[in-house]
Amino acid sequence: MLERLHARGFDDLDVPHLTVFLFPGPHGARPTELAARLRVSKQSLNYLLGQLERLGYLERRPDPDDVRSKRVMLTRRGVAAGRVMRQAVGEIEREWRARLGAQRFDQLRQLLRELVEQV
Amino acid sequence: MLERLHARGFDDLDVPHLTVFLFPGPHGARPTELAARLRVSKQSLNYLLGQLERLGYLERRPDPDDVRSKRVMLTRRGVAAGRVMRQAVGEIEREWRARLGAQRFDQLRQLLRELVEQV
DNA sequence: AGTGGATGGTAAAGTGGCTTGACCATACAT
DNA sequence: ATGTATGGTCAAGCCACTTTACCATCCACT
Repeated sequence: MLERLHARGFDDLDVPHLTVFLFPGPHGARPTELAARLRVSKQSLNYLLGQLERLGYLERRPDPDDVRSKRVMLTRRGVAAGRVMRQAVGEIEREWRARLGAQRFDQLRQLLRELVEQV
Repeated sequence: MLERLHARGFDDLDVPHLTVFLFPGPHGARPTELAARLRVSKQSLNYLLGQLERLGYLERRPDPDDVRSKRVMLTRRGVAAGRVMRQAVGEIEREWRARLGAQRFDQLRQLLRELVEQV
């Protein structure tokens, strides 16, 4: 994933940043809410948001509904990075599908899904 | 894995220590050789070995064949920890087998094995 | 036999993501 | 109006790890 991002111009991203983009992504979320969803501390997330803001992937804008709060807004670059990540997932899935065969790949997905369910 | 180790008295182990025990374990190996196998730097491995030695899981003894070199020797406690790790793997596999059914569990294993082959 | 590069190991400083602790401002329930 | 909850941030410290720099020994080659 990171290799593909770097190859396509997003070479200032690093592994920890990827968590922020985990489905469905940070756009529109409030930092505290996002931290809870990603199971990291508010401070840790804030640190990553600071980096991503400095790198131009997102902005922290005031929340119109709550003066204390912020809203994460992806920039054009941030949206582009998210798109590349989803493309990369698609590519890797196609590779694996080619290696295992379509039917067996679907089996793999299904088996993993069952294992992940209600851990 | 870590939960089970902690529950069985090895509660001074932490995630990074587990790499050192990766199959087939550190017993008899030289630090540099082990570092290469685990794909970590010599210094990083040495740091972990230092901790594990201090905690009583292993000792670094002089290598009879090379004065420069050392040999990692698991203590009784180290061997016991390794045994618990293998037991834990067995238990988790049995759980998953029960959840998926024996045949489908074997399929999962086989599919994952194919994906891991020659990455 | 001597020499120079390779190898095994370690110390020390620095890096970076993260946690803990403390704090301020605003919201909201009573 | 007041006390507690919530959203956010700063600062210090932690810890696994990297980088840099060494020293000692081994070994191939002349």
